[in-house]
Amino acid sequence: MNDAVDLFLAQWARERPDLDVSPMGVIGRMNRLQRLLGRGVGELLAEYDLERSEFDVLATLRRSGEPFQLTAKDLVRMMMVGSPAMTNRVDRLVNKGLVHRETDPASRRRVLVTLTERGRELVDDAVAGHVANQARLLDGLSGQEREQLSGLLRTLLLSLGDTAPEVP
Amino acid sequence: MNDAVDLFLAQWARERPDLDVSPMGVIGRMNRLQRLLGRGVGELLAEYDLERSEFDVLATLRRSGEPFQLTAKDLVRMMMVGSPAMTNRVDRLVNKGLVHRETDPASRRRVLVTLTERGRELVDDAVAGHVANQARLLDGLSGQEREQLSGLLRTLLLSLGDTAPEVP
DNA sequence: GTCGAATTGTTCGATGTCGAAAGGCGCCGA
DNA sequence: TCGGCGCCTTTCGACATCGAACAATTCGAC
Repeated sequence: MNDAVDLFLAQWARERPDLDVSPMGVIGRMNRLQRLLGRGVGELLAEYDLERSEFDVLATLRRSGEPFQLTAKDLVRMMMVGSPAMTNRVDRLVNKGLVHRETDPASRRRVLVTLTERGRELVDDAVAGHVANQARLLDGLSGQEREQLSGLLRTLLLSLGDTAPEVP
Repeated sequence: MNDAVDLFLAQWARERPDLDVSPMGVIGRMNRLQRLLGRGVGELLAEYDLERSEFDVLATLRRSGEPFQLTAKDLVRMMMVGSPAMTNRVDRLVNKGLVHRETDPASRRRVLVTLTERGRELVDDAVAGHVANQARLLDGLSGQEREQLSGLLRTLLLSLGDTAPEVP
């Protein structure tokens, strides 16, 4: 059985035999997986009335621990988005009553984002369903394969300079 | 050295020790890689004045072989996008003079998209730089690791039902 | 002290995608 | 041959993201 990328590689081999297109085998598959997995994750989160982008913010706050509070800049640094996107996400979450926004008394140009009680309850609920769903999506791999995959992705990330940010 | 996902996993382990969040090690890393690799690919393609979405269309037509022609539906099926997005992409490429759009004489509800001579020249040029750039982005992995990674991603894709589409 | 530079967030304009609905077109049965 | 139904594509409205420009605030140098 072939996947879609096998076909692409075969077509390139026929049309441009001078090129070594094997890197596309990795990057192309990552692209397609991103779409498929993203769809699967999104459908699960929809059960909690959450977009993935919203869940990411809630989860980042939740796992930062008590008092579930970070500055907007911290959130921007931890997720890989620009600051305008973060303004937008926090706006939506404030409207939903899941987070609270306030200016930092210690420095009025900073904005503190805090989980509300409802936000904490929702994310604690959703994250359980989320990881179970993720495990289901990865069912096609054995435990050992998942570990191997995770390790390879980790090596690649580090080689691209994606090191852990400082925890505030 | 830890990557960003190591930190996330450690935070979850502290905050929610009841959950097995190891699936996030795979999916979370895939997310971040998607962004990093996407940036790297986009910067290279910008040298050819191409967006990634535009390049994808050109490349799909190119590797389909002579006469470098596919219906809009074929393009939609091969890439994982909706049909409105494809209309938009083809519009842009027509304006750039890289593809030609015509109604299929055999069935006037179909649209045939064809590479122009300029489009073929550009994509043949760009794809060489593109694969070289992809290889550079994957430099952090050995040849054996790349193969291993590709294989694992392939297994996962197949388990999610992403089989090769029929070639027209 | 005060002005200039750096930091932090938000606003703005443009762009790209999606779902839903609309518009043309072909196929088939009465 | 005339409807009706399904297929293919486009249009429309909504929305999320990005880069650039813009405000507000802090901090340091003189």
